[in-house]
Amino acid sequence: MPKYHHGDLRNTLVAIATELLITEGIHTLSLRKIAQKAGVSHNAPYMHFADKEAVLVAIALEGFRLLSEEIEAAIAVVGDNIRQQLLALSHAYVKFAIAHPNHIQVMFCAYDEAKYPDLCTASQLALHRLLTIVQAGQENGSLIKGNSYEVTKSIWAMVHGIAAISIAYKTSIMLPEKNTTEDAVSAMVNLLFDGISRHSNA
Amino acid sequence: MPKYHHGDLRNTLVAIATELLITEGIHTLSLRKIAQKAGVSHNAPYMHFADKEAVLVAIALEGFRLLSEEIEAAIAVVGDNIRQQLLALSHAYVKFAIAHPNHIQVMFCAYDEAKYPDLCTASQLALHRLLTIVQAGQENGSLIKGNSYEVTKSIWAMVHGIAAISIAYKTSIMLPEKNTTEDAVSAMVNLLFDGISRHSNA
DNA sequence: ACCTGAACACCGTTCAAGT
DNA sequence: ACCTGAACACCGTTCAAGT
Repeated sequence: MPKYHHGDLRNTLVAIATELLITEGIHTLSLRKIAQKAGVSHNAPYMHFADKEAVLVAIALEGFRLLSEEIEAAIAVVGDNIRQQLLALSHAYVKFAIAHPNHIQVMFCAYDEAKYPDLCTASQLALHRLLTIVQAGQENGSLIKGNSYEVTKSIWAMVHGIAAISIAYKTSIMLPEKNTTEDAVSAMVNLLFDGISRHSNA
Repeated sequence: MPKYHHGDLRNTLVAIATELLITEGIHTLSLRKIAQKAGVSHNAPYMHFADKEAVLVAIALEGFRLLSEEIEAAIAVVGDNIRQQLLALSHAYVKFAIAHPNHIQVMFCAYDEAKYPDLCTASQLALHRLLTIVQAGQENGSLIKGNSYEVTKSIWAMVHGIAAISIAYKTSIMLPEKNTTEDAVSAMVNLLFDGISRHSNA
């Protein structure tokens, strides 16, 4: 149906690669299989990507775009309350990671940042929404005044850690069965939120 | 020099695999190369491991043992103060991860936990030290009384998140240049420690 | 029990050649 | 510019065979 062999093979390859990543996992993902699914020869991808790693980086970039979208959507449905916004972002992040474990793995793979500067900016862009919430909280007095980047990074680390451990150990260690994922995440991040809030020890 | 072909090839293979992992990275690690370095045929490893994944799991188990040792050593040199102990553990964890990025990656790789129950218990064992500190803090009144597992997991998540993001984005995002790694880690985890301490808002 | 050699079905990557 | 076919040096895994 689609006409490959001309037009925009690059995006087609990324789309197929992403689909294969999600359905089959990262270990069985191969350039040859991607090319075959796209109906081109096994080395056509080299017209558009330097090597396999470059394809993974393209998938990672797309992943940061998706993550940003889901975070934005989650924040949009809650009110102005800073703590609610931070909770919504946290839930969206962990849910994304658990729903797309292979994608998150490709996004955090220690690529050469000098080789792929776009990936660095993409990850920073995805976290920019968090920074704006933190700064708003500091301005309206609901968060402590300290370095906003430090506060932002601590939240990111906490949320990413929950996601990473949940994926690696299939949520059984990180998230107790009796609670929902949301409840477990809320309980943990609230401990940090208490630390960065003014008037804590409620 | 060493006599393979008899005796304990299994441990030799794990040792060589670990060395290759550290020196060359995970992507170029192959069973055939490990076997060659051990001086055996390329399928001798199958006498001791079901497949390549089983070798990685063995490396991961060793990794948790090493991590536990470094955490224990770091705590041993500080006093009874709970906050100092938590800081020491945090620093040890992040330092280990940054010093052995390939090792940490293999340790958090989403293996089938039904297939490798030992790995699950190893990761829990490594975190048991953290749990005992939290419980001691709750008993002597320096930490809030809540669920000790929840507090423990929140610290683990925070510290693991710092490590994971630092590795993936080469510390440039996570750890500002002007500070030492220790200072940056301290600043972030202290925000959480404020949340889980009694009498916070110092 | 422990190891080997040959074989199979894959890989990523390169390169000369075609349009 | 964009793609192909053949080729190279690798993989993980299996299996019959040797001791």
